[in-house]
Amino acid sequence: MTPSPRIPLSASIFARIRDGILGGRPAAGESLASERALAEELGCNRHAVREAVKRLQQAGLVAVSHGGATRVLDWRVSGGLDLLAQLPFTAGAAPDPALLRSILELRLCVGADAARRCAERAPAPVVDALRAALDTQRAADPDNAPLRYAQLWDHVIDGAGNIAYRLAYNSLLAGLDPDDELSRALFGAEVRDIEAVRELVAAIAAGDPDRASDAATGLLARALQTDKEPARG
Amino acid sequence: MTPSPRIPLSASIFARIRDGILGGRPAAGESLASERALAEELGCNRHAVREAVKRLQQAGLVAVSHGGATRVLDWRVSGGLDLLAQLPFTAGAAPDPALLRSILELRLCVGADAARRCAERAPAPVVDALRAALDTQRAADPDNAPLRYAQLWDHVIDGAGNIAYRLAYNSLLAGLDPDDELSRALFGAEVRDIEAVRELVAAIAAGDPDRASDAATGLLARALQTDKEPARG
DNA sequence: CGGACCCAACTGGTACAACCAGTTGAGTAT
DNA sequence: ATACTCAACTGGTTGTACCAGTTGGGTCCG
Repeated sequence: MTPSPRIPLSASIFARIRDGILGGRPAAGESLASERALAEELGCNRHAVREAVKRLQQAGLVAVSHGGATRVLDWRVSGGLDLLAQLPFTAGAAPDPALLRSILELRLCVGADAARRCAERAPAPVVDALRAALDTQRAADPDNAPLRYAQLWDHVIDGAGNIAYRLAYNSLLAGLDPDDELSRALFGAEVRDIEAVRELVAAIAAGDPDRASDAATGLLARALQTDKEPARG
Repeated sequence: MTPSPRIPLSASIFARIRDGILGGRPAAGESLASERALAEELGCNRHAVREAVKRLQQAGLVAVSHGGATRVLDWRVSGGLDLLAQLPFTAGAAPDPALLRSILELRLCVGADAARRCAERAPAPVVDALRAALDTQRAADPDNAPLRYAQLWDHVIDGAGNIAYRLAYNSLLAGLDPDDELSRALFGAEVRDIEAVRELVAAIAAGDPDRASDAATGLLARALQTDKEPARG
């Protein structure tokens, strides 16, 4: 009955090595321990280590070479945006302010431009979906508000007609839990400001890119201000 | 599988299944063939398939569940920006115009904002590095110009002091070969326009965010125009 | 007949053992 | 001092067996 809470062994190995690398334990340029050594050290089979290393490789954290040692790469150079969700962030402990600001700035940058592009093209189905989402958000109880707000942005991203924006948006959201306390603190203001959301939708429906961009910027910039002044009365 | 000399077997399996999924062969929601079936079908060992599936899982293309079948996900929903480099693009054949435009638009969006942020903070070492890169670019022979131009942008991204921008930039570049014919056609104009680059560097050095953003936009928008009018005499 | 239960046949997850195939570096022969 | 050789690494691949969940059909009971 209970949905399997069991995480695969290779996943925990991946997480362990990843955290070490992100923490600089095997520094960039150094060599990762051999698969056999890691397997023995962790008391598991080599295949589990291999699967984990394959994921590390894909994430751009290490470079493997047949016959030679697998070297640790500088993740700031070779890592992709998907690493954002991997960076120490989820645990309530110590959300790095610089990292948080980085994420929020990118969200602002991409979100505002997505709103602009969405207003430029403004496909009718998306406009309809936005209006519907807006109506449901206004009528919704506060508990579901974040979810509906997220769905609204989903439509904006789709309306931009840009697959790269969509994927970047996915990467940004991958590390965020909507029900997280931090998320509520950061995005609560924009979730509740229905009038600002209404202005965004209206701008997109009107096909006014500049207005849509401004509206989106106004909405998305709040989290950055919240970040600067976390608990101002 | 075909005896590929250099690339690991699991990599070719990964590529094969990935291409199938991106082509909709196992459509989203459907089940991927079992590991044992894939291993037999591809004439290889199950471990190789497992390593490939692990990568597919990390890329957000499939969801594996112990005991159940691994389901194919909608990559537009669950895929990260790293998928951009995986999308059928590198091969000279048929660079999807919409995909190309998506990439160039995101590059423009992030690049312009990175230039803005870089001008806002304008750390002295980065400004020095930018000036040095500019000088070397002016003196460089045309063959090395693209490389030096890319390094210049590297410094701009670093100067923005935003790790998310850096990772997004990495993801964008992952699928692009600087020496590719397509890249030359797209970016040749901005690489050669040293005066525009000079203006960008000057704006950043002056700590003028709006000016830097405008300069970056002017530079990066050219590829989009090139895209629209591929071969205008 | 309808529902709860059980079990066989899947699925992925892990393990051990062995071997192939490149790389590396110490040691040797020149 | 240089060039070559080769043993001892490294990752890459294979095979098999078993564990651990999920699923669906069949059975048994109400």
